Amino acid sequence: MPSPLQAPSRTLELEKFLPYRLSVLAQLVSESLHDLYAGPFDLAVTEWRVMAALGRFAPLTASEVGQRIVMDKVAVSRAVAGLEKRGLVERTADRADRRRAPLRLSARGRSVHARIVPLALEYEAELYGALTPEERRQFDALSDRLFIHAQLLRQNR
Amino acid sequence: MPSPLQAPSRTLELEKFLPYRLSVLAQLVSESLHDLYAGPFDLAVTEWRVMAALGRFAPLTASEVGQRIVMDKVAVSRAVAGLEKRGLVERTADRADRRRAPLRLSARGRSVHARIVPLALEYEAELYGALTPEERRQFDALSDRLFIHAQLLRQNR
DNA sequence: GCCGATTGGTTTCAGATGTAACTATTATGC
DNA sequence: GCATAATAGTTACATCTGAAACCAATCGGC
Repeated sequence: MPSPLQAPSRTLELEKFLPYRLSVLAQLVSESLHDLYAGPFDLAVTEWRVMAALGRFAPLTASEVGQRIVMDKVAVSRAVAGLEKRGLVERTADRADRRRAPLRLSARGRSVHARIVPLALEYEAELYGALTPEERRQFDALSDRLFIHAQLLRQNR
Repeated sequence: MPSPLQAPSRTLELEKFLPYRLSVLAQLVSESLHDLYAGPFDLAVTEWRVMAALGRFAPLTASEVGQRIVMDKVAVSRAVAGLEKRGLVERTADRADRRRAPLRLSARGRSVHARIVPLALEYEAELYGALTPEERRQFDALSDRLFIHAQLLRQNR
């Protein structure tokens, strides 16, 4: 007969439930970071992510951006439209394949990018201040494994 | 003079950036779970969370629900409206304070709740399958500390 | 008791997001 | 070469979300 200690919990305590906890943590962190750059630069989260991708890997087409930052092409298209309107991103022409529109940061875009990166890294460093360097490595490794595993679970449905 | 090893990274690699990683992980997990109960029960994430809160702590008023599950009152109001329309949640009257509307699951609501809980716990268990029991405890503890710390950082602005 | 402030909750409006349809261009099979 | 399929990206529509305005009921000071 199963001992009570072995029986899995049949009640769901939301505040201990992993999917819920991840969601609340991620949202708090994302909003906190957004507060830092939204005021001075008036960027949406999606827009900032596109800029971050282009800041590192330009030129990229819209769909390449999407692959890098896990954003669907519609979201990328809209973010790019906003960034282009404000002169932060430039669209170039690919003469070999005219469907594609390689993107890169404009001079202004690079300037904004260069000012946000330190803000973002500083916030991340403050956040990691909750953990020792060793714990930080642990957390990174464990969350990575959760992510890989979640992807596997999702595929096998 | 600072050694290169001590210098903090001045480039932002999105795929290693904690806020970004948390966001992508949380979204993947949340969507995977949603897939499990959305098909059979047609519940939005917010609706399921309200049901989970009421399943454990009913009766609760709308604002008490909001406090427990970190959802603003507008979102709670809308989720409750949808649940009530489908007969999953009942609104009772508080005769001492007629502004308040204590909520509880209906019989149907309890039945749906009782069928979703095992699905959710099973998914969580599969997800935790990526980690050993010891690692799982570590991850829970570390993510908790990140959360507390993120809240502190946010207040001190 | 009465008036202004507070609280519980809903509605409204504007912006964000996802799905599907659409346009334009390039690749493929025959 | 031409018809069909596939790909890059945008547009349209329907839904979701958040902020602020709003209504109703209660509290607090006097």
